Amino acid sequence: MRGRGRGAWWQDRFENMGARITAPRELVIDILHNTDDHMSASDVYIQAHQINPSIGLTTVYRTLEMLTQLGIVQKFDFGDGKARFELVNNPGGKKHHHHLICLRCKTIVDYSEFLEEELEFVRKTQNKLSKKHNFQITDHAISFYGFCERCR
Amino acid sequence: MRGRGRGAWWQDRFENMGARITAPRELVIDILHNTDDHMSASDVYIQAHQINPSIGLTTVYRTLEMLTQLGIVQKFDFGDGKARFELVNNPGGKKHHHHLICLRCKTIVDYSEFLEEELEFVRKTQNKLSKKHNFQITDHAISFYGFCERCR
DNA sequence: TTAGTAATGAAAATCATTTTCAATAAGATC
DNA sequence: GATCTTATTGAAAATGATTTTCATTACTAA
Ligand SMILES: [Mn+2]
Ligand SMILES: [Mn+2]
Ligand SMILES: [Zn+2]
Ligand SMILES: [Zn+2]
Repeated sequence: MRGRGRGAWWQDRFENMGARITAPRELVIDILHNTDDHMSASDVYIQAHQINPSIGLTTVYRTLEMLTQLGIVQKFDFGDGKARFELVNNPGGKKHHHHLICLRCKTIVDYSEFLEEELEFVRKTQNKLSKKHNFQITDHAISFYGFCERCR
Repeated sequence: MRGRGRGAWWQDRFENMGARITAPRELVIDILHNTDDHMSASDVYIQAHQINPSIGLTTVYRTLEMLTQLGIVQKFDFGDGKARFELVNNPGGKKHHHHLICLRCKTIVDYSEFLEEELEFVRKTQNKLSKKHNFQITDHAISFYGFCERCR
């Protein structure tokens, strides 16, 4: 499951932008592909570096930023001081989901058993906002905050 | 409108926690109260410092963190490298709202003309999650990401 | 090849946020 | 009021994530 197969969905977006598909970039995507965690840049770097020690942390940062702009990964701030990343479409992995976040210990709960209302609302709102503010909306995030069992 | 009147809604929360209502803390809240911006810690500090030069940046950070825990302010990361804060209940100011964020220039659009579906969905989801994961949910955030007119 | 440009990594620089620590203010107790 | 105890505060130093710089290397296209 680790190989990329010459036609992964994200490769098109690269080429559309004249961005090259390089080893470091593939590796970063691959690592995100093979995890269910919310990884920080240095989490990714540590794994990448084990596989290919020639990769630099700077490149990981740059790649992550680029992937975010391309809409291939989503960047989150859960309040622990470092940005965290997730692949947006992760076939075989986690689907689109939202978050429940403990304000104290920063525990993150993913949830994706969406209610009918949730899907409906996202669709409509996206539509409305996109027209009204002339935005090209590419993604959304919904988070609930509070205190987990242990922290309340 | 600037005075706090001996019974502002947030004062109770302070006392419930044995936290003292001090001049620096009042000032921070007051500043947030009187703006419609998404202020960073140093934005707040600059204003606070003009009014009362004895206040330190550290205290602003500490106060903002505390207010976040108390649910009096909400902390956001819009992707420009610094946290931004908004009063949750701002009588006479902005009501509860959600955000539309440009991934490139970081422009933020507030919106609050909620759809029926939105209110309904938030209520139900919060309820469901709170039970299922034994969380005490105190707040939520909904953000749409994309590219504004100028950046697409 | 050759020229032109994108991508990369190491090291240095930034800069928001946190930690330390000594001084001060506020509350409670007598 | 005098005294004890603890919360709060601010300055300075430390931290740590992210960015910049810059020289080198890898591609691509002609
Ligand atoms: Mn997640
Ligand atoms: Mn806002
Ligand atoms: Zn917790
Ligand atoms: Zn923009």
